Amino acid sequence: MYQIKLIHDLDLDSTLFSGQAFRWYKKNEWYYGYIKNTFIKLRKYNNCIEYTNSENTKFESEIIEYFDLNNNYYQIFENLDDHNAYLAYKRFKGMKVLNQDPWECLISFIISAWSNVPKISKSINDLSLKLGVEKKIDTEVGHTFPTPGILSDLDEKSLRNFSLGYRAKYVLGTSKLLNNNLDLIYDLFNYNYENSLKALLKFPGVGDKVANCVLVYSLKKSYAFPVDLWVERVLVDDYGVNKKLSMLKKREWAQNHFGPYSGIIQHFLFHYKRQYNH
DNA sequence: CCACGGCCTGATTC
DNA sequence: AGAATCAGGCCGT
Repeated sequence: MYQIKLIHDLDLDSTLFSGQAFRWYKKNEWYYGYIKNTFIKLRKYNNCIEYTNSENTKFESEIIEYFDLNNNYYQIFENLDDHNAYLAYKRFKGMKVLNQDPWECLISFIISAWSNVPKISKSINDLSLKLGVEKKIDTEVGHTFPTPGILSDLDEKSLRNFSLGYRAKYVLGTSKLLNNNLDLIYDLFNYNYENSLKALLKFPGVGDKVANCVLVYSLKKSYAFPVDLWVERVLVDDYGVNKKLSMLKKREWAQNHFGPYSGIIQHFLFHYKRQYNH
């Protein structure tokens, strides 16, 4: 068991169960999930994260990166001068925007299109269970997310067995593009926002919303701003944005309004709206 | 560029 | 009951 001392607030519940990641679960006070291909178990204890993982390795820098622990969110919202956003921040203080693995993140959000969280989780977990590599922490068994090679060996019909519906061919198409060529997305770490957005839009099943999710939740593009149904409601209801504007225009309005940390602010607004404004 | 209809599926609603 | 409705959108026309 290892420990990491926390320098900023961290709230694991809102971070892991706010719809940005789909595979974490909680059992007897411990949270289980994956960082890249490592199965990991952790909890907050005093002012530390206590963790262990399937490889029995020290994993500190990976956890700090994954949970965005060095980023000072207070500063972001303090400098914003936006009452509504500040309320959302205060309500979910300690929520973090994760830095997930781009490959799993891309497939997850392709699957998320016009769906809901339980169904998305089920598909991704089923894919992993059937096609991933088994990992263990003590007696707890997990499975890594399948590689592009594994997924592209399937056909559309067998992918549909994972409740993917019409998204099956998008998952297959994207997997094929990335098979033996994962750099197509990992290289985007080095691209700017506009260029990585353009690159992501070339994958089947990826439109403006999904691409912006992948950019903010895995590729460290904090300017990205996914506009989904909930965020659209935020913009229209709470910021007076014209409902008739296209999604693209709404996104651009928001990025112009919220600035370089639009993506992080978006996640708080999204979660806040979902919790309180059904 | 923008508007519109179709689309898998499982849970919920009436 | 069994049919409508709804849910983190994308794609083709």
